[in-house]
Amino acid sequence: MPETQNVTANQTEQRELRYDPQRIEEKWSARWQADPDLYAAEPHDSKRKKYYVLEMLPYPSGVLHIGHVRNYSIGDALARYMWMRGYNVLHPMGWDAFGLPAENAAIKNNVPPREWTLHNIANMKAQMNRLGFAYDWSREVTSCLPEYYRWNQWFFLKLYEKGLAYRKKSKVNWCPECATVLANEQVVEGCCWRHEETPVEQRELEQWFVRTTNYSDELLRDLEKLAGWPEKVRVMQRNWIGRSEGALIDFTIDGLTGRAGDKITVFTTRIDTIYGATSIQLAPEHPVVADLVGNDHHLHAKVEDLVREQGSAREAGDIGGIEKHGVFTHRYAINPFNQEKIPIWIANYILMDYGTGAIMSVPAHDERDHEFAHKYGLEIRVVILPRRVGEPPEEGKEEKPLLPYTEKESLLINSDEFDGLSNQDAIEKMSAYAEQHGFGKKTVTYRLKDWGISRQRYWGTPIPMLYCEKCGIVPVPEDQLPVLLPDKIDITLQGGSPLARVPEFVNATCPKCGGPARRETDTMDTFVDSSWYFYRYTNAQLADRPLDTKTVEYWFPIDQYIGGVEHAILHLIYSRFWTKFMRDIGLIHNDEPVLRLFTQGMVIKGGAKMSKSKGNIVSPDEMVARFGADSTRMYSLFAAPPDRDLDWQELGVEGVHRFLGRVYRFVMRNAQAAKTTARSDGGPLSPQARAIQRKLHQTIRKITDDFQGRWHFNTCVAATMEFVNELYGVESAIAAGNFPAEILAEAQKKVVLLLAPFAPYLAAELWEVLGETDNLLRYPWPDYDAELAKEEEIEYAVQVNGKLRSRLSVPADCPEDLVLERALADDKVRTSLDGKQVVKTIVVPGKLVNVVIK
RNA sequence: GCGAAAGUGGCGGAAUUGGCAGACGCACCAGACUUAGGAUCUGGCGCCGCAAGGCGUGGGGGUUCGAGUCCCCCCUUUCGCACCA
Repeated sequence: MPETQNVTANQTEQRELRYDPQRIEEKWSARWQADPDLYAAEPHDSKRKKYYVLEMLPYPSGVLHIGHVRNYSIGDALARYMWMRGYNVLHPMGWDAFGLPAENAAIKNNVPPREWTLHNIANMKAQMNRLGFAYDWSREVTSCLPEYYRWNQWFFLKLYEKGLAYRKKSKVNWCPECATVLANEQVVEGCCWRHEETPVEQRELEQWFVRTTNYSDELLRDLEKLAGWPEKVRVMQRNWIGRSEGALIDFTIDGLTGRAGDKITVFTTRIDTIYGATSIQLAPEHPVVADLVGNDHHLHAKVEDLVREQGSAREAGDIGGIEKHGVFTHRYAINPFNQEKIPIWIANYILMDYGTGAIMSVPAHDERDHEFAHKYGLEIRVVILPRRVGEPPEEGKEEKPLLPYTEKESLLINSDEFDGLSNQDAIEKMSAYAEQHGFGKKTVTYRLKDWGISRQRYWGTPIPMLYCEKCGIVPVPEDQLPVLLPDKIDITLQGGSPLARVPEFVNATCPKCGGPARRETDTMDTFVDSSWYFYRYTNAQLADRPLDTKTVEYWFPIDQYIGGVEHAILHLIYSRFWTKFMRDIGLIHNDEPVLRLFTQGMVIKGGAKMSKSKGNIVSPDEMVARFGADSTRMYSLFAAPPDRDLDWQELGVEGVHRFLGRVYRFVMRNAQAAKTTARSDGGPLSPQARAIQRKLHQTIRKITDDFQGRWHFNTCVAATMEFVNELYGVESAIAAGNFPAEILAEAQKKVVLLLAPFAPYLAAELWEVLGETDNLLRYPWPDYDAELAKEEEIEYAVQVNGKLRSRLSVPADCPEDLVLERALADDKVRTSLDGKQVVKTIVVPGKLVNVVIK
């Protein structure tokens, strides 16, 4: 019988020592949620230094995916760490809640978009809480609620007032799948960014645009200030803005002089090559083409072909791969510099939406023009040589014109009075010449276009505009905001804006004349919502203004923004624009919203992007159910550095779970020992205790360095593991009462603190087990003592001719010459020397000795 | 085509300034404990070799006492840009 009792006692003990994340995490999750102020930031008059850490807000699709978990785990670790460092941390969360999926769900399941969205939000919020993310929910922002979107409307009115919102009929990108217009930024390789297989069509529509191009130059220039952004993102934005300096030059069409439309204006960055221009090339859709073609049916058909070729290449996303085709118009243009008549062609590689849609073709100095001229037998005339001004040609060196031509070494020829200039000088002089004579001027073009924000969809912010028969376009007066989105509505994906079919919405009164007016039935691009949401977090309850200037001044710029690189252009360029606009209407004072940006890598599985079709989706819920939130989160930080792609392996999560179990069991077994066993007698510590103390301080140093310096959370976790392994090595000494209590107590307490940013639930539980009652997040991050971290013995590597031959353990303060002496006396070293001559010796203090022999 | 990043055991990854390659984890192997349990604890684990030793960071060259790290050439992968005039 006693035996049975023993077994039972043993089992009970086993059960108590089992790490049960579900029990621990549910207990703390409930406590945390019962305390809404737990993660609340202090107001902006706080004495603490502020730290604003932000993860990109999610679209409430229904469930969190594992990429979200990684994103939020990084942000949460940072927020917790900064709290422990004593900062006043702002760490909010919200919902990018407008958008098409809600409408699709409405069609499919017959649920109102609002209901579907709010239901998803509740679900995802519960997931976030289960994962233990420390958000200040009192600042939650939900973009589909009128309290938020009324300010989108307010901003729109301000944009309109400043002439930055305008209505224009133009060719726009149309996704047939979404049944709406897309911004240029939302077209990826000719296809919709949401439907990567669906080619975007071009449609002629009347649309609202926002004048982002007013800020082209500043958006470009200020990229220089963003030192805390990944270079990659800055390059992408720079390319997207696409600034290009050049000149506009008018070529008169021969035979049309004096008539309206007698000119073709070309854009060139290389005015210095204008004497080498041997043709004009027009985009097939250039407005002058119709005139030039006239009644020539044959020519007309050919132009149609060119339009089609360009269109299909564009849809295929491969404009660059198009085979160059063109057609001669039988008309000529006059080069204003030398009065030369050059043929006018229409070519499929000329784009109407860049520059003026017309170029001067210089085959000798442009690769594309060369290809085209070669194909059609057009003249190739060299006007620049690769030689410095004033230098004679090099003997025997063939002076080939360069393709493509760049270089500082450049000398103009065949260019009348400009002969002998360098190309830089020529650009200056020729631009001035053109300007003086009234046929040209310097200019700057951008690839960046104005932002088309109209969407023919229901689930978005209504654009607060009215159309009155008498008064025309009339803005909704501010005091009538918000223009509410009607609730009950029949949604289909056909027939344009769903709101247009809701008479109660459409029919309104003109605020100017009191007569009947129609409401604008398009809604805003959802990127409007995300362009300024992070300002709203600073005071989400504010009822009479979008934000409070003083409060924003305290919190901005965002100290650390974390999200996927896929937003490098869209969201991050729109929100930079929005910030500059808000500044210019005096609402805020900062020029840029984000000080430091971090783009985390993707989570992949089996080397491939996760997708439903591949069936390799990892469910966060399943991970939490099997291993707990702490293990799931910590694994996402441990498996790879945060900027790299992470290949998700469940066995890895299990490994982290096992480690957290080791920590749990150690503390459970030894928390008591730290109180009951004897402290050291004040004399020198035992080597074992000293080793633990040293390793602890080294670990704190390593984790602190890696955390703030490099963001290598994986090595932070690894260092903690190493230290815990060391603790296990002295456990028998602890059990035997041979380990000083104060060292044990310090070790346990600090391990828990070091774990707090990564595994907050376990840290909270063990903090309580250790008898601590303070809020862990307000407890200071542990300091290390450099003296205590110091090694007393150093192991030198001893090399002979760079090859490792032996190791040598010496006291840390051992002088170099003594280290060398002992190295040379080493048995293995002497064997390797074998009577050969020592040529040189190198001692790297604290590291190695290298003996060079011959 | 242009630009950027990356390439290290069976796998994920360490190596911060040119100084002991492979920390930490996974997988695997062995042992201990055990009502056999996918629990826990301990140890081993780059490759070849019985060993001594040799080889080893995509490939080839170079600089250096010493190279994963610096330089040159090449290969592969990922990302971005791509008739932007």
